[in-house]
This record gives sequence, structure tokens and C-alpha cells, in this order.
Amino acid sequence: MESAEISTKRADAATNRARIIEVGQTVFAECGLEMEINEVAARAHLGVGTLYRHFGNREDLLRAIVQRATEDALTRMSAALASTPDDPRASLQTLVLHSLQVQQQYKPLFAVIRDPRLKKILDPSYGQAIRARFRAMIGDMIRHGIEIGVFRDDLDPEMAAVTILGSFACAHDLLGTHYSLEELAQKLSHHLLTMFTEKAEE
Amino acid sequence: MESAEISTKRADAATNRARIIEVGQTVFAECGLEMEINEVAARAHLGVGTLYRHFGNREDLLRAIVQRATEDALTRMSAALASTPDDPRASLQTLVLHSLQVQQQYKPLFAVIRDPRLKKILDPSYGQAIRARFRAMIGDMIRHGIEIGVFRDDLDPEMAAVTILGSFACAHDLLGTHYSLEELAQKLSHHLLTMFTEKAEE
Amino acid sequence: MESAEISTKRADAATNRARIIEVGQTVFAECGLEMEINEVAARAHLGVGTLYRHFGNREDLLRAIVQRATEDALTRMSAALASTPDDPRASLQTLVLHSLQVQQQYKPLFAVIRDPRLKKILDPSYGQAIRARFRAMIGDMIRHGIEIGVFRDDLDPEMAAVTILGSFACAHDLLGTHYSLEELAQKLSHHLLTMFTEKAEE
Amino acid sequence: MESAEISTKRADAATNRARIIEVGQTVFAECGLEMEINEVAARAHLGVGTLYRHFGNREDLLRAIVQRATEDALTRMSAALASTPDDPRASLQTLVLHSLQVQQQYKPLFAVIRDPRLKKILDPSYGQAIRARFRAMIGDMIRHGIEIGVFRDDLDPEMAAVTILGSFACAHDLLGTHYSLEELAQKLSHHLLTMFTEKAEE
DNA sequence: CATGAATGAGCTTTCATTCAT
DNA sequence: TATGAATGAAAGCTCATTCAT
Repeated sequence: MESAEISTKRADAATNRARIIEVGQTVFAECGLEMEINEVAARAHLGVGTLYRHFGNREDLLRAIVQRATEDALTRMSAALASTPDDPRASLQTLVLHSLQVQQQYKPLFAVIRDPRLKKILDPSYGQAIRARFRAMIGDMIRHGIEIGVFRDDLDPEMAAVTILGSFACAHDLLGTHYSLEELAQKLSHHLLTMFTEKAEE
Repeated sequence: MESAEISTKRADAATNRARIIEVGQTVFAECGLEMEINEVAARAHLGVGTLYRHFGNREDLLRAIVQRATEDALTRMSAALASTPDDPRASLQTLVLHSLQVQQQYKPLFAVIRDPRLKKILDPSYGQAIRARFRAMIGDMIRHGIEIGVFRDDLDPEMAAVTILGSFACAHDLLGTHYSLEELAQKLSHHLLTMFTEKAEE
Repeated sequence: MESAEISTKRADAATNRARIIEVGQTVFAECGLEMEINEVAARAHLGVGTLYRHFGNREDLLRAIVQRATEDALTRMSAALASTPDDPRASLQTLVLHSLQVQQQYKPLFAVIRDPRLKKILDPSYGQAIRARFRAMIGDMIRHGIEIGVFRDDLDPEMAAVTILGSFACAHDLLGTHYSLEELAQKLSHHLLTMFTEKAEE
Repeated sequence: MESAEISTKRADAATNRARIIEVGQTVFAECGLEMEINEVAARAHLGVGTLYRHFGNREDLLRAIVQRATEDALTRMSAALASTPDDPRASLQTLVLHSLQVQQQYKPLFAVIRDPRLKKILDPSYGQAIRARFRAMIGDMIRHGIEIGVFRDDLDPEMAAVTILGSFACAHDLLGTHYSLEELAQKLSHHLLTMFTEKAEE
């Protein structure tokens, strides 16, 4: 019980790295790639030197932040899709809701994903790999929906993925101030389902 | 004699302003918000002092660049839509092609449009206004298509705009390295038209 | 007359580079390779930015300082030797005096000449070339002295150069606090001449 | 049982101090005054804290390193001279060889001996004392050689010491890349003996 | 006692901005 | 009016030193 309290400094050391990324993500959310080491250090109540002990330089920290956010986004979106594997309609609805949440949480990440400066800190092949995973994840869901006859069979899964993923960012941009996130999710998933299925009745 | 010289100078000054924005846009395309005043000045074959005579400070120049690019994008996309006012299908096809071109040309602009730093230099209401114009432009086209029975009547024009605009950026991101711009435009407009219309045969 | 006073800033610019090296040499004399850009800037009554405009980085400035000092040392020692081309004895005496002066003036340079850090900022081949010039300069004088029968003919000019040049630094180190520079020069040249010539009478 | 542990620890501590200086000297040989505490600690397989237990601060360690090297140099050069007390010629030859070896081993020390920064860490009087011991050591040898008629009697022992000691450093600088250490020692001692003695034949 | 994570003063370097020419 | 040298605040990074474990 007390052992947890006793080992303060050395135990902190073990978790400091995580805390730095945590705080870093917050600061990144406000400043994007402009993020300053000094500010992260200050907000984490750590000396700059400590950050440099853990990350070597500013770019390493940025990389860690971006990668963690990216992996988290992918994981959560995958999980959303996997929650109802036999019901593509429900899958899509859950995906939309979770994606908009992820999008909101990692807004600066998605804002920055095409920033020319990102090339300096992120291996281009890493970006390619991430994009491919997003594409595949959505594409597979669409393909499955077509196979089991839920989605119309004249859909191009690749372009559908583009449409879906594109909508997420754009929904926030164009309508984020008009609707709540839940309304947005509701409207967007309804709209996507409409387009992905044939017209119901006449 | 002197008046001629003066008017020459004035003409030069007017030319200079345009040239600065022109060059600024090129530099901005390479560097994004990282763009340096010195580099713009050098590439415009002007002293930095001259830039400051026209723009006061770095943010003013950035603002001018972003605004010019935004207006240009809106203008060209509007023109594309207006070219075939009575044929929403053709309108959409032209819009997609021109939008992807615009997107490509102003890549860093769109990359940066949600950058937290932009808030510091761009009046938030300006952003709102621009977004509204994009939304309205596309929404009107969809509405018209529904009215004249070309697009399915269960479409939500607002969400369709989100889908369309979102696809533009995402198409480059996800598939820009796989297809040429023309192929991309072809595939995307086909996909959008498929979804916006009912299934042809049965 | 006044034109010199009028063109202050722009003319200063032309001479600033020289002043920076000048001041830099003074600071270098006190701090060696530890020399700080800030201090040079402060003592030159210039902003740090101005130093960086002229030298790019700390190493460039150090290089310039070291090279200028080295060239100056070589030039002055050559001139001393050349002043009495037909009298090797007088040549040697003048050389010793001037060398001790040069040595004193550029003490930190000679102190630092074998510093491992110097390798980072100075092309090793440059160092080789400089050493060769010192060696040749003295060696030639000795050779000439032997040819015209002033110096004993069992001298190895190469090793004599080593002896002479080595004495300069060492004289200051070992006896600099005991004798004035002139006394030192007098004693050292007498000693060298003694050894380079056969014993006069018996 | 416990006393054994304690004495072990004490012995370790004593060993550690020596090891730190040992390692410190190696690192010093590579980096000069730039030497970093962290690197010494790492190479000695000790925590930085342990170094500070033994040395208090960086300067103390540097002092210890420089002093140990200096004492070692003096000791070895003295020993060389003392090995053949009745034969100044042989003494000089041995001295030259050993001095060049010492010089090579402690290159960075001699490189740094006149570094302005050394003044901050080394008591100036210590430097004076060391120099005096070098001077006396060589001077005595010369004096003895003159007394027993081996060296010419018009030599100034003080200046001869300057010449000899100066040659050591300079030999490495000017010719270190041309000859092996043994060749250099051979050539230098031959040269010095030539100059210190009268011309053999007529 | 040994350890090494944490610290932060201090140094280098950049770049928007000014102003004498 | 145009110029670009000069400026210095601000940011990244290093490394001697401390101290809880």
C-alpha cells in the first residue's frame, strides 16, 4: 500500500515519459508543430533537461506524440468497426461516432497531417503505411457490407473509404459549430447509409 | 517628365504588391506557415524593407496570401459549377476535376486551414464566412439536382456538401500516390454520382 | 572630408567584418576556443545577429580569427628574415625578436594549436600546410647560412628549424616571467648563434 | 564479517579514485579541457554521483588529472636523466626518447598547458613551480656536461634547457607525421648533441 | 556509499522587424 | 521610396551539479 507512495522519484521516472507525451499532446493540441519544449516542460512540472533525457530532441518528442495519437485513432476506429462485425450498418454508425470523437480529440493532429514540415520529422513511409491502414480498414468494412447484401453492389470500396474518411474532417469544419457532435454523427451516418444503400421504398 | 516618373513608381509599387503575393504563395506552398519574410523578399528580388512597406508585418502578408488563395479557389470552383448550370451531373464532374486541381495547387493552404496558428492571424469569422460559402455553393448545386430529378430525393444537401468537400482533400491524401489527378477525378465523380443517384437497372 | 563622417552606417558595415575579427582576436586571447559569441558581440558593440550575418556560425568566426593570426605570424616572421637577406646572423636575431613578439601577441593561438577541438574547426590539411611553411621558412634560412659559411656545416636544417621554433614558445613559458621580451630575445639569439656556429677562439 | 565488508568498500573507494583519474586521463587525451564528467563516469562504469563523492567538482578532477600527468612526466624524464649519471651524452639521448614518448602520451596536456582556461583551474604558482623543476632538471644536466668537459663551455644552461624542452613539443608538431617516434628521437638527439659539442674534426 | 534522473543556467542560433542611407 | 545591415528577443539544446532512492 505504502510502497507505492514511498518510491516517489524513481517510480516517477518510470512514468515521466508517459506524462511528457500526455502533456505534450495537450500542448500540441494548442500549438501544433509550433509546440515549444519549454512549455511542455513547464506544464509537466519538469526541467527541460528531463525532456531531453527522454526524447533527445524536439522532433523525437513530436514524433512520439504524433505516432501515439495516430495509433490510438486507428485502434479506436478499428474497435468501433469490430464491435458489430455482422452488421455493417451498425458498424458504420459506431465508426462515425467514434471517428468524430477521435477527430475532435486529435484535431491538431489531423490539422497537421499534411503540413510540409511533417516530412522533416516523420518518415514518409510511415505516413504511407498509416494511410494504407485507414484505407484498408474502411474498405474491408464496405466490401463486407456489399458481400452480405447490405450495401449496394455498385460501390467502389476504395472511393467509399475516401468519402467516409473525408467526411469526418469536413463535418467538423463545415458544421462543427452548428450541431453537437452527437447530432453530427447521427446526421452523417444517416447520410452515408442512405447513399450506400438503394432507395428503400417508392 | 516628373509625373511620368511618379506614375512609373506608383505602377511599380502596385506591381510589387501583386508580385509579393505571387511569390509569397509559391514560398507558402513549400513552407506553409513556416514561410520566411526574407525568402519571399529575395525571391521577389526586393529588399525586406519593401515588403514591410506593403504589408506591415508577417501576418498581414500571410493573411493576404491565404485570402487570395481562398478567393481563387472559391471562384474557380464556382465557375466550374456554373459552366453547365442545367446539368448537375456534368457540374459535379467539372467541380471534382477543378477542385482536385485547386486542392493540389493550394495544397499547403488546405493543409494548414485548421492549423491552430491560423487562428492567431485570421479572423475566425472570416473562416466561418468562407466555410459557409463553400457549403452553400455545393449545397445549392445538390438542391438543384434534386429539384430537377437528377439526384435522389432522400439526399441531405448539407451532408452531401460535407461528403463532397471532404472527399477532395482525402482523395489526395489516400490515393494521390496511386492515381493521376485525372484518374482520381474520374473515379471520384463516378463514385459520387453513383451514390447521389438511384440504382439504374434492376 | 565630411563624406567620411556622413556615410556612417553603410561604411561601418564594410569595416564591421574586420572589427569583429579584431575584437574576436582579443577575446580569443583571453578565452581561447572557449570564446563566446555573445562576448565578442558585446565588446564589438554589435548585436549577435550582426556577427552571424558576417560569419554564419561560431566556428566560422574562430576559423577566421585563427587563420588571420596565423597568416600574420607567418608574414611578420618572413619579413623579419627577409630584412637582411645576406646576413643570416642578423636574420636570426631579427627573427627571434619578432617571433617572440608574435608569440606574445598571439599567445592563445599557439597555446591552442594542438588542441584536439581545433580539428573540428580547422581543415587538417590547412594545419599541415601552415606547419610546412614555418618549417621551410626557417630551414631555408639555415641552409643559406650554411652555404655561405656562416653556420656550421654539420647542422641538420630540418632539426634546426624544430629547435628554433620550439625555443620561441618555450622561452616564454620557462623564462617569460624572469626576463623582459628584449632580454629574452637577446639571450635566445645569442644562444642559438652560439650553437649554430663553431666555437670562435680557443 | 562486517569489518570485511567495510574494508572491501574502503578498498573499492580507494581503487575507484585511481580508476577515475586513469579513465579521466584517457578521456582528457581525447577531449582536452572539453572533457565531460558524464563520459568519464560512464567509461569508469561508475555513476556521476560517485565521481562527485571523490572530486567535488569538475575542476578538482581536471586538476588531479593534470597534476598526475605532470608528475608522471617529470618523474619519467628525471629517471631517464638519472639512468646514466656520468654520461651526459647518453643522458641526453635517453631524455629525448623518453620525453618524446611522454609528450606523445600526454599530448593533450601539453597542448593545453598554456590554455587560458587552465588559469582558472590551476594555481598559477603551481605552474611556476612545475616549470622551474623542468628548467632545473635540464639545466643541471647541461651544467654537469659542461663541467666534465663533454659539452662546450660557451653554453648558457638556462637557454639550452629552453632549446631542449622547446624542441620536444615542436618536433611532434612539425615532423610527427614524417618520422616515427624513434627516428625523431634519433635525429633530435643527434642534432642537439652536435650543437652542444664543438665540431669534431677540422 | 553508490546511483543516475532531474535540474536549469547558459550558450548557440534564427528571424521578424527597424531605420539610417 | 527602396534597401538590407543591424538588432535582440526567443527558442533549442548541453552538461555540471544535486539529491532522493
